[in-house]
Amino acid sequence: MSRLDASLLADLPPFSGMSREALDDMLARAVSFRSAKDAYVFREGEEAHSFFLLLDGYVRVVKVTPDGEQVIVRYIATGELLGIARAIGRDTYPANAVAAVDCVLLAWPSNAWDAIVAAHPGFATNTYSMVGSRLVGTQDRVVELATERVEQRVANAILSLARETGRKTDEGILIDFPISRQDISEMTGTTLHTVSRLLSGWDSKGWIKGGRQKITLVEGHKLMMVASARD
Amino acid sequence: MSRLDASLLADLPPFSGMSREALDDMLARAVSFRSAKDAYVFREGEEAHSFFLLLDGYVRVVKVTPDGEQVIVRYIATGELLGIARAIGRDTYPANAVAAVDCVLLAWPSNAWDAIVAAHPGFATNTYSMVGSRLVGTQDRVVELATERVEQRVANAILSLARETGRKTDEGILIDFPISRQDISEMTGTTLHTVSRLLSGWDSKGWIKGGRQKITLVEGHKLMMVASARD
DNA sequence: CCGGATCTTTGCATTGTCGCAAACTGGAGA
DNA sequence: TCTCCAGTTTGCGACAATGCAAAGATCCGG
Repeated sequence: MSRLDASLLADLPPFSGMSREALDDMLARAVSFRSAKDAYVFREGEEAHSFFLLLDGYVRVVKVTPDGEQVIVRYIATGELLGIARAIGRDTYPANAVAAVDCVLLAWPSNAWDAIVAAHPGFATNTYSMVGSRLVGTQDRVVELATERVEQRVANAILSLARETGRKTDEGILIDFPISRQDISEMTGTTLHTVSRLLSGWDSKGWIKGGRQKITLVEGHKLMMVASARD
Repeated sequence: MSRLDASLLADLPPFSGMSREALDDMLARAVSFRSAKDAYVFREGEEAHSFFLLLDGYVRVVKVTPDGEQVIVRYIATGELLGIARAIGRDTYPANAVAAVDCVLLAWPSNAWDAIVAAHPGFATNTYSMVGSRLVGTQDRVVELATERVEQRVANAILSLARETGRKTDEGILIDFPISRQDISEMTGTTLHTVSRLLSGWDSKGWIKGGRQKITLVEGHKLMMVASARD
């Protein structure tokens, strides 16, 4: 296990407001490990032995339907918690978590949850706020899927990915991890074909710049027009 | 304010495992009130002054899109909590809550949340499990909207309503509150026309029995076939 | 540097679902 | 009891999005 310093955690939302000593205590209870691209961090239905902090990289949270279709529930970015099943009274993970790139994570045993919460109430509060935001965000996604057309949903997906994980380049805002047309379709409930048609359309208009598993947002406001167009 | 007895709460999930004294204390902090059918319990964006327990009736949680379309996020049944924004670190309600029938509720001031949680850790645990179930349930709904066809979604909606709020009659399982075709369409992301077509089809096959703001499930297993049909 | 696997693009036929319009119906209130 | 209105049903034309198929581009591993 590598040597980790509390300053790594200090600026991350889950630990905001916590003292240096508290961070040291949290770190002392954790184990760090790496996950190679495309490896599973955990699987749906598996006993929730641990919860995790993503120290570096991106993780995809994926559900699979009975007939094998995949749906991307969310992307976890660096600094976020994942797999906190025990915190919400579940003893199995409700979805699969797959490393989108090579990742570094911290793991705590789930059965330490109660002790950690007792020792660090601020951490508990932060975690429950995060669960709340995810609930509200997921509800917004239901509204989006229920009312918007594919074109708008795809535009929105790209805009949020760019906002949350975008890295500035000289061409525009590049989504920071490999993402295929198929991935976008699994986020928006459509097919890779439709996504490809939309993206190449926007590409030829110069609004985005596409590439193999790569999307750069060039004219964000144009996509925002698409996303909110009433028809 | 009417006289309320702790035994009213004892069997409800949010209070499971709590002592009689604890229930008395919870009750002492609460105010009960009535909400007429179609009245708002709270509105989206409003400051979350209170959180609620539904003592009797049904409440619809609804979001409205920028162009006025409604989406029913969930139904709250008797015995469930609602409006617990403060518990998840929000200070405004994220959606509207409308009484689907005449309702009786209990209200606690949101700023008492911390004290209540400190005094009754079991209540906190129960609440966070409930938030977790709602998150998981909402995620399942995203998967459903992203992968299933309208027919399957409508079948699923009726099956869950019957399961969660159904009342046995001699004709079958009757959904316990007035529910229109429009309501079903707002739950499933489609139009009232399509819902009407589907329901009258199933009605003529004898699988359900429709009526004005009324649906009775007659042959549940037939609808389950529809809900899971791969094509 | 060269396959071969993976990802992307594009054309065309098909269809599930919508949108609009109009008629129908049951129940609450006068 | 009658009337009116909200809710429901149904037909038909339109179209967004899919499904299928095949070609093209890009990258990785040997």
